[in-house]
Amino acid sequence: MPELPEVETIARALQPDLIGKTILSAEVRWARTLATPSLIQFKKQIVGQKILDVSRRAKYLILNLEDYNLLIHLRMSGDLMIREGKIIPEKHDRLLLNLSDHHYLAFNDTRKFGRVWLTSQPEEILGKLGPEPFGKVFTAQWLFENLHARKRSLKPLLLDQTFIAGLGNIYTDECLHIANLHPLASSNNVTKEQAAALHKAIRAVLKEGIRRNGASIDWVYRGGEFQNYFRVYGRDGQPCSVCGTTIQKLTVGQRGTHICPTCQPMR
DNA sequence: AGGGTAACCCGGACGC
DNA sequence: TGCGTCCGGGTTACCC
Repeated sequence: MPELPEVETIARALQPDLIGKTILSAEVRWARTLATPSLIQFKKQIVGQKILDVSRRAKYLILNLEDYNLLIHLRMSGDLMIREGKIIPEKHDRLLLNLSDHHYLAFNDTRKFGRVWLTSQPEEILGKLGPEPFGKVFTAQWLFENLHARKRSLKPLLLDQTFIAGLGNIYTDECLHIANLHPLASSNNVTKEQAAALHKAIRAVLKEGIRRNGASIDWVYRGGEFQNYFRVYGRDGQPCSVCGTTIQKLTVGQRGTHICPTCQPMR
């Protein structure tokens, strides 16, 4: 489900339910959900930890505990929910954390791609990530310089979390359309003006996603409404809202990619 | 360095 | 209705 806006929405929603609560017990129902450490170590370390804060870095949710950070990556189909009362596992629940207020946190993940890390060294995992799209480092000038430092197709580069952190398939297609850039255009050929437009588009589309509480696609995720405002994503065969040209779907780096061939010429 | 591909998983959609 | 195939919000390893 989640790209940056969806993770941001989940983090905000969970804050009042988690901050200040203590983790009383943990139930792991799919062992591979734990990226680290071992099951025995995990339970030993997490039980008794109070949740001090809930935040986000790129697509990672961060539960700041007293002695550790619990990093949660939802990957394709993960979701987090608070449920009341005694633990009653539902289908696809992978990790359950019993809280001190008669609620529990359920990590539900149909496709089993999601992972959690319990670590006192979160930078080992988060340190490889590129800048936050809303952070100080990410300026139009930074983008221009770093696009030219590489020679890669724009879309795979924007999806590369070590280049810029937080964009996924949907928001990448959307921001390339807004910036009138073709996903296969080479990064080192982007002009200063195009880089500025792309920078603006990235921030605008992520902001819009957050404002609409993320996008709800297929059966995964709930609550968001950004899917009703997609410009190109999933709209192949329909007219471009800017120029009326039929939106096309192509494959770029194994990913379904949606463009308006008029607005995003390959030059 | 950059690209292509397969893999990890499951369920929904679609074609026959 | 049933069965086979394709598809995918993400990321990594590996190969050329």
